[in-house]
Amino acid sequence: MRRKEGNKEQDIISAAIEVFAKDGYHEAKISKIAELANVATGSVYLYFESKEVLLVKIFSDLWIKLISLVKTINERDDLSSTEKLEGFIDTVFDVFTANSKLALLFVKEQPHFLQEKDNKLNILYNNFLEIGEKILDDGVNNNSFNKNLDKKITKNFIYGGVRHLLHLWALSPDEYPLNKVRQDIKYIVKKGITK
Amino acid sequence: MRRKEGNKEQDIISAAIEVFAKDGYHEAKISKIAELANVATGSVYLYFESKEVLLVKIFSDLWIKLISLVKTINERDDLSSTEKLEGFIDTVFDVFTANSKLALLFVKEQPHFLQEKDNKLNILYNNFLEIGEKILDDGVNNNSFNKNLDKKITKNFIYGGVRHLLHLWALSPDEYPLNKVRQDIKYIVKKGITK
DNA sequence: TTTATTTTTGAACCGTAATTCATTTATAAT
DNA sequence: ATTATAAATGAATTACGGTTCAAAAATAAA
Repeated sequence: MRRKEGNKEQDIISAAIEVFAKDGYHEAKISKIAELANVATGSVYLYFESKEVLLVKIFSDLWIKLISLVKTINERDDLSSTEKLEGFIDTVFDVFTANSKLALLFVKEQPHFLQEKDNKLNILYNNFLEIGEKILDDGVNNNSFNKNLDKKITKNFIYGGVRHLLHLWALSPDEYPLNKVRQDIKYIVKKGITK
Repeated sequence: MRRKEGNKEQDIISAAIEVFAKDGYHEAKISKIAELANVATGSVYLYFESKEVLLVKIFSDLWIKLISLVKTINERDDLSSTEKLEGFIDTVFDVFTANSKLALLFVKEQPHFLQEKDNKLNILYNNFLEIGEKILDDGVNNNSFNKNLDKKITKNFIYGGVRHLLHLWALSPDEYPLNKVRQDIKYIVKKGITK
């Protein structure tokens, strides 16, 4: 018997993130991913049944990680609502800061998934947003946040703004220093929604 | 001689907006666009030299319209900085409210263009954002807006938030009534950035 | 009516790249 | 060593859909 050497699956995933991010999912070629991962074209299919499955794997890993992180924050009872909200925003920045290619891929391709309500990715994505909404909810209930703002709208406004800035940062890190970006966003959000 | 009947070019554009919005640019088929426009597949190529040119035409028409509208607002000297900013946001909502398919197309495909800095579309897009930045600039200078916020960041945060909510609205208009969306966004922005 | 010219058609063409699979390679077991 | 089996290869296959183009249709001019 022969056993697998190295971690080809991970190599392929990393390569795919890079190529998908640069070229966009549809223009990305499996052969290029394989080359970057140092495997043969056909090997990609030993680990992923199709190009699409590979993309979905990347996204679902990402969501699972994000969900776990923000869940932890939300469960901490030493944090105020405002601090939880800041922590939520920080988490997103932290995860993507660690991998700008993933950030790029995320902003470019995620919009295409929002359409079909009940695919795996949308379910995860909604789990994630629900936690954000819970934080906003509690903040309203304990009188920290403004009651008159719709929570779904507020949460998605923040989400969209954060996502767009991550995109710009991923394209030109120097023009959008993440520290300043985070700081400004948190300032606007806090000032904009607290009473 | 034979003369053209109807306005096939416009029919094709409208059909393309719809099909691109629903299926995404890459999955959209010329044959489907042609069918929806009531022309033969080949006819699309009498009006547009390629699928990509057709997409670019749609986007550039959109940007040209938006630029003209926000320019007008910015030139009015009876408006305060805050009112101009509100007017800017309103303009975007107005244009997309009139055509939710276009909104959907815009949010799905625009991210793919940001990469290549100097294509036609990015130049238009930057013209548009520059006007937004000018409004923010003036607001800072006349002491309406907070000096400590970076203008590029602020403008893009707002832009991203607005875009994402337009996306959600285009997918489920009932869940995201645009009036409430506009109202909340303008509230957060005003409160978030004014001194 | 006939002819010339422009518009339109849609099936065939063709390039591309995802996917497959016969073959080769590497290792574990005997 | 030899064999069996799993892993890996990459050229061949195949599907797909954008684009082309020869033929048809429509109208204006003669």
